[in-house]
Amino acid sequence: MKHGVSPDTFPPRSHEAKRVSVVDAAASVFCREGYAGANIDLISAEAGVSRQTVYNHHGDKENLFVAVVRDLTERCNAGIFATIASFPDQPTDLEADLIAFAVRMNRNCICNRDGRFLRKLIQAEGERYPELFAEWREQGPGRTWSALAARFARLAFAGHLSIGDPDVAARQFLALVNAELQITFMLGGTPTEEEVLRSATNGVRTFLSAFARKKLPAGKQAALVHA
Amino acid sequence: MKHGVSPDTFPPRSHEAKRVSVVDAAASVFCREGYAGANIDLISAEAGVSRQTVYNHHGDKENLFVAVVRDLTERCNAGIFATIASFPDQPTDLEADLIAFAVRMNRNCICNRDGRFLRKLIQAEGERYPELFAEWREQGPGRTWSALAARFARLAFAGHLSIGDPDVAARQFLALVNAELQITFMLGGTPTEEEVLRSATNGVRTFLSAFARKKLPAGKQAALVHA
DNA sequence: ACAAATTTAGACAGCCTTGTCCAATTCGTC
DNA sequence: GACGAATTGGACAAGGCTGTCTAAATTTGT
Repeated sequence: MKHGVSPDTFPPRSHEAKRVSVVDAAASVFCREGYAGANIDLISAEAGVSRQTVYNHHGDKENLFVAVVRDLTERCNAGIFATIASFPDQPTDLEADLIAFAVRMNRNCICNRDGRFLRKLIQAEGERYPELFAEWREQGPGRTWSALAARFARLAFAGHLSIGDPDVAARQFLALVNAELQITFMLGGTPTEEEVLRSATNGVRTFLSAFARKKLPAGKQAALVHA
Repeated sequence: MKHGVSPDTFPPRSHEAKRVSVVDAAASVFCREGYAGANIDLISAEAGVSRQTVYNHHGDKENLFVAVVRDLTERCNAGIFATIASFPDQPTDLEADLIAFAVRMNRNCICNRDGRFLRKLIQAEGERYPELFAEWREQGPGRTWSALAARFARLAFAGHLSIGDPDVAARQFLALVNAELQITFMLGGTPTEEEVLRSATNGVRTFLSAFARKKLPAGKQAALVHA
């Protein structure tokens, strides 16, 4: 009874298959136990591989950790940009299209295994590896936000939205769409499909209430804060 | 050169003063190093106390950890409810009052030492202590949100806001007001006063754009999702 | 100033973990 | 089927950490 690992026997796998198997198991164990609490025996057991193989592939624990984070970062970024590519640039039903986009974003990038693991590792060990996570920060959130901001700017330009600062709008969009999932994330859980949909629906509706093109009641909200 | 500890000598302190000194140091070390990575020698050194004293007061490491979490939970909850008590029930300038409230909330509950530490411990070790964190969850976010929701409902009832579901509005308010601080939180940092103000300002403006009482352009947004 | 309680430093056993080494076995490939 | 590379399991030393114990020093209450 390890944890929730597959059966007790593993089919034979290639050299490269073992490498990814080790990295996957390591990601899981590092997340569950923390860097210091993760031990190589557990990782190798969970990967269905001998301890020596772990050392053969990755040298030492710190090296393995770095490999895990780079791997997760890469996969997460790929998922994020693939999803952003599906942004509704020419919406037919703006609300429905944005909700569907938000659900895709959540399911493919934020709630999935890689997203949850990467977030937890960053929060837990980010301060210990400044250069590693600075790298992530530039390639991940930095590009994500500006890519998303560009899409919202285009929607605004096309007359679908009324936006002051697209960067602010992009961050607020993500914050709103995840507003109801925070505690679940805190405890490392995975929200149900229904929770994701509800949070996205509520978030997008509020977002559109604020940013849908409309006559403003007073001269209010002329421009949002920039500096 | 330990970390950022006071001078190398400590003035004499009472029995009780040592207990809190130990808990404080333990909170800091648990956050920095994780539960498994935290060692009692480091905690006692940081508390300016001998290792044996730590054991005298708290028995063992796990006990100490629980004491730390309970302590942080208690202080955070106190801060949160004190701050919610200052909610602008009869606003003169709704936007300014809500911004000021959001800044207080951030500064006194979310960005301060206790808030950051508690969040990190929950994220890192929450799954390992289900009952402990279930307790926190009920007393903390559970009550926080419904208390805040009640305040927003009152504002809506008084005609200052147009809100569908006060619980959703309360969560979205917090999400919006923190939207720009997420990465800083991720890496365990403390946002500057200026960042807090900017995030609160942008968040409240968007919140009010969505929920300020106004004529709706179309028959849209009749009711927000509940279930 | 005295007695009790607390704190301290240090030593200590027991345990766990990392990382290395090695001989035997299995795997991929020709 | 045979060869070289990869994998395995097991043993191993070195080091770290927890938690206990002690005797001496210090603090606290009276």
